[in-house]
Amino acid sequence: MQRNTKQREVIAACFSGEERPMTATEVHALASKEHPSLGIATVYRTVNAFVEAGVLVPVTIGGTTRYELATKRHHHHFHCQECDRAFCLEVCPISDEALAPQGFAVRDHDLVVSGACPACVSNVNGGK
Amino acid sequence: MQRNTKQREVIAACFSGEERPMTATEVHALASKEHPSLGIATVYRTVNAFVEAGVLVPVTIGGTTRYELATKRHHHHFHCQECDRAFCLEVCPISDEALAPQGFAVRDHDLVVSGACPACVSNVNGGK
DNA sequence: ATCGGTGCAAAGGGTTTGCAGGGTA
DNA sequence: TACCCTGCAAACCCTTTGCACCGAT
Repeated sequence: MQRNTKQREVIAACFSGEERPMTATEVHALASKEHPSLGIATVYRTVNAFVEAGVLVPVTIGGTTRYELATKRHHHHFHCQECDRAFCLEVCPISDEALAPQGFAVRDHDLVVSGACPACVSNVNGGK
Repeated sequence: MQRNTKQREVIAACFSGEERPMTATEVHALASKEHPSLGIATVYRTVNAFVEAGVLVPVTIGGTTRYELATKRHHHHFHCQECDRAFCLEVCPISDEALAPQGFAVRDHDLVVSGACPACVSNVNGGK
C-alpha cells in the first residue's frame, strides 16, 4: 500500500499549484521551498509512481520530459524558446484522422507551438 | 575549412538514402555498414557540424533527438509506438496563427502523429 | 514492529569533450 | 607540412538503482 508522506504531499501540491507541465528539476526546485531536504531521487521516484498510478502523464516538450495532471482534457502545449518553460494551450486545431497516409494506424497526436511566452515577450532579455 | 573525409561522406549519404529522420544511433548503425570503424563520437560531431552548417535540422520525436535534411519544406512527423521509428508526413493540417492566447509570440509549431507504421501494422508483433 | 519511503551515493544511458595519432588539402 | 578530423576513453548530465535509516500505519 502507498503511504502518505510529507514529500509526496508537497510534490502533489506542486502540480495543483502550477498550470504548466514541469520537469523533475522544476518540481524539485518548487517542492524544495516547502521541504528543503527533499532529494532529487525522491522526486523522480514519486513522479514515476504518480504516472504509474495514473495521476500524472508525461509529456515531452523541447526535448525534455515534463509532467502534468492526468485530469486535464485533450490539449496541446506552448514551448518558450527563451526560458524553456512549457504552457498548456486550450485549443486543438487538429481535424484529427486523415493525418497520415494509407497504411499508418493513427492513435494520437501532439502539437507543440513554440516561440516566446508573455513574460519573455516583455523582458527582451528573456527573463534571464 | 571543412574537409572531405570518408566518414562525412558516408554519414551524409545516410540522409540522402533515408527519408526518415534518424537518431545518432540509427545513423551510426547505418553508416557503420559502409565504414565499420566509425566511432559514435564522430557521428555526433559530424551531425552537429551539419546542423551548424544548416545542412541538417534536429527534430525531437518520441523523446529523442533525430536529424533530417534541412532542404525539406514545412512538414510534420509520424512516430511509430511499436518500432520507435519516425516518418515524415506531407500534410500540415495546422491553420497556423491563433494557436496561442494573447501575449504569446508564436514562431513555429510541430505536430507529431503517433500510432503504428505500416510495417508494424502488418506484423502484429511490432516487427520485433 | 513492519515494511514502504527517503536521502545519499553509485550506477546507467546518451551525448560531449580532451588528447594523441592519422589523413586531407 | 599544417591542421582538421577521427577514435578512444573520460567527463557530463539526467535518470535510475542499491542500501541503510526513517517514519507511516
